[in-house]
This record gives sequence, structure tokens and C-alpha cells, in this order.
Amino acid sequence: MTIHTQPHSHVFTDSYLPVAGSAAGIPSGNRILRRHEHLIHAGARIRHPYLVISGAFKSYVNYENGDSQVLGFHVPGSVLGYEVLLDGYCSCSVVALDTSSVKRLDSLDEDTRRLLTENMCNEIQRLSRQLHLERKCCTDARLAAFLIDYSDSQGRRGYSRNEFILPMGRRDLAGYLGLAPETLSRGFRRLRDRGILTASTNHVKLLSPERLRNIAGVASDRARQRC
Amino acid sequence: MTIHTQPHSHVFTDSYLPVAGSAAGIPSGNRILRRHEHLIHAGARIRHPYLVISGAFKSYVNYENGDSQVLGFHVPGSVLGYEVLLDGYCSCSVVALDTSSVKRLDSLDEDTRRLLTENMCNEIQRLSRQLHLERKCCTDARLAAFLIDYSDSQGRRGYSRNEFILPMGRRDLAGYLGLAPETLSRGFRRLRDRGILTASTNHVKLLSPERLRNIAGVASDRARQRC
DNA sequence: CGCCCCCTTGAGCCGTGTCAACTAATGTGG
DNA sequence: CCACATTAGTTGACACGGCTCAAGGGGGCG
Repeated sequence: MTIHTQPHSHVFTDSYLPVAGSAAGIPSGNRILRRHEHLIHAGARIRHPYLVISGAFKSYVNYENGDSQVLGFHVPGSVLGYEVLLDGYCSCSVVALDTSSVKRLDSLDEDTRRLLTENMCNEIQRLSRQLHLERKCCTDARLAAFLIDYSDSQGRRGYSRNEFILPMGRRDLAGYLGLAPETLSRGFRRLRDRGILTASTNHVKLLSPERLRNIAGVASDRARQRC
Repeated sequence: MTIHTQPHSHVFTDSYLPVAGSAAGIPSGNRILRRHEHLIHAGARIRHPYLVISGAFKSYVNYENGDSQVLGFHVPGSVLGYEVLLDGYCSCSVVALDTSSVKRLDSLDEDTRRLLTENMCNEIQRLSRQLHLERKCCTDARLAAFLIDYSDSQGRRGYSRNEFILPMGRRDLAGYLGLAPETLSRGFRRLRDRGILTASTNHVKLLSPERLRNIAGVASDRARQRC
């Protein structure tokens, strides 16, 4: 049996329906977090899950030796805190990349539980895909897959698919993609040289989404050497 | 906040308590599968989860271009089929590596749901760790981490920690660790040359678990080049 | 203005994938 | 039971991608 996966969907876990309208204004009663402020501390216990309303978050783990690993990015629509289905102890930290707001999901009713379960399931599939991506695909394909994915995520939320601002810095993005920052920088440069996009640090404009999608799609070939 | 993870525990998802005694004889009423026989086909729908009683399984995904990815190995005590918590459609296939038996969990009661949820949670953490391992650690550290983990798993189930038979072939193990079979072979050779183990294909004997654990533990350093 | 941090660019090295050849193990049919 | 075919595992040679180290811009903020 063959699974036909699109190159790299669902990296952004917006399992909830798009909330494009309400994302502009920040609803009262929600918790507001500023850049670098933590929503969740690894090892701490949470009692309620959160729904991301606006902004963007990064989840990560720190290891004993000091280096940290970026686990994922979370945009409006994402649900955080599936650990409440178990003991509530979080294994990773979640920090705001920019001024952001979240809605606390107070009642752990049937719908919420299902939402969290779907969230976990998506997470497993995302990690599997990421593993496969890092094993088989070169820098450019990984970067292309990420950009296509982010582009789609933007589109689903009602924003432009071809022009957007990345909420995370190069270091974090490199960490997420399993690359050194220098390598990521060179990846951007190659895509820019080929006229596929323009990227002034965080402002990205896709000039040829077709070719970008192609680069990401050839991904699963043995395209580690031939991009 | 720093998470203190042991080098690589829980790769083998024996969330259920060890069933060492009952593993010897195969209880009646359970489903028996022979080598290469599938328990779950990707894309198919399952209605009940399974508990592995004896033998060993491999879960994997096939991609369009033909190459497949090994997702995990499952020994007695593992639970398979968390997808029943959602729509029941499986995203990966599960095949027996040897003559094996499973027990179908008929009632989806509270305990079973919790077991499956824990299973998913462990899976997420395992995949995160694997990602980190593959990004930061060289061949020998990855192999060492796997062997330590398998050794511990054997120990928990009441078998020898220092001498065991790996149920999977080199190709599958290489695929799981994200290595080429040749590279894995060289990894075994280096560990053998250093007097840390003996390995005649599947029969592994750990001569110096201490040093092996050390190699796996130095893992998270920037030990990609210096093992 | 000047400091700091982030990003970029260059040079060189090392680990691992690939290709190819050889051996060992397994299975098959006569 | 042996000869053969087939697959799995090992070993060697080589090339290449990405990491590391080091230095050079560029933008934000005090």
C-alpha cells in the first residue's frame, strides 16, 4: 500500500478552522504574550490546553549539554498542550516569537479531547515526515518544503500565498530544519539566484511557486545530491 | 528549564507491564502472524487496537517513489493502532519480523483509551529524540543508543541485558536509524574492534555495556565528528 | 554614534552515501 | 544431498554535501 502524501502539508498544526477575521483584533479575555515570553515551561504542569489566536510561537527542548532543539512553530489555529490528556507535565517549552495571544480552553469536553488527540496524531505524522525529509532531502528541498508549507498555511488562513513575513529568525528556522544557520543562508541564496524568490531576511516573496513546489516535491527522490 | 533525558529510553513502546511469563507460550485466542505477514496495511481501517504478545513487528511507510521508511519496532508489551481513537485509518503498515502473536483489545474503555493516548505521547517524544539523535550524533552514537535501548527493553521484560538476538535485519535497522546499510555495518565493525561487543549478524553480546552507554551518552555533545 | 546581534559569505575538512566487488547465508529445484 | 540462484551482509574507494571556523556587512536600540 502506498501513501500519497503531498510534499509536506500540516507542518503548521492549524487543526482548528481558520480564524482569519478574529486574528486581526485581539479578543479580550485572552492571554497576551510578548516577544520572548513563555506560554509553557518544560517540566511544569499545565491544567488547560491553549488555542493560538494571533502571533506565532516556537516550541523547543533544552538538553543537558546546552544545545536546544526547535520542535515546531505554531500559528493561529494551532492547539497547544495535549499533555493535559495525561498528567499535564510538559516535555517542551513554548515561547512567543512576537506579540501573540492565546485562548485558554477551560472545559476538557469531548470535542476538546478529540481536538487534542487529532493534534497528537498530526504531530506524529509531521515528525515522521520531517525525519524522512532530513534523511533523504538536501538543503534546498527542505527549505522549499517548508516555504511551500508555510505558504499554504498562510493561504488557508486567508492571507497571501506568495508574499509573507516569517515570524522566526534564521537561527530558529535552521534549528527546525536541522541545518546550520550558514547552510540555511546559502539555501536562501541559491533559491534567490535562481529567481524563485526574494528574501530580505524575514520578508519573503515567492516569484515562482511552481518551481519551488517542484524542488520540494522532487524531495523524496534520492535528491540529496541532485537538487 | 532543562529536560534531563536518559540517552534514549522508550524507543520500544512497552507501555504495558512486562508479560515475560506469558510470552513463552502463545495464549490461545490470540492472532498468530508469521514472518512477513502484515498486521496492519497502510490506508486500511482498523476497528481495534492490538497488544503485542510475542515476537516482533516493524512499522513502516512506503512513499510514491518506491523507497520506504522504517518508523519503529514493536516488541511484546507494545500497543498498536492508536488510530482507532480517531477515524481508524492507519497511516503506516505493520508487519511481523518473525512468528508473532497479538491480542486484540476489543473494548475501547477508559483504560484502553488512556493507554493509547500514552502511546501517542511516547511516540512523539521518541520521534523528537530520534530527530535530535540524527542531527547531532554520529553513526556509532546512534547505534550505541539503539543497542542500549534494546538492551534495557530486554531487561525490563526479564531477559538478559547483555546478550540477545535482534529480530530485525541490517537493512531494517539501518533504515530505522537513518543510515545506509554499509554505514551501519561499519558501525558494528568499529564497536567490535574496540572490544565493546560481539555481533554475528543478529546475535549480539555486549562485552562492555558501560563504554557502550558512554558512547551513546556523549551523544548530544557535538560528537558528530568525535566519537 | 557605537555597540551588539543577526545574517551572510568564504575556505577547508570530515562523515556518510554511493558504487562496486566479494563473501556468507538462505532457499530452491532437480 | 548437492548445485545453483538469490538475497543479505561486509569491505574498499571515492565523491560530495553540510558543518565548523573565521571574517565581513547591516540593521536595531541604547
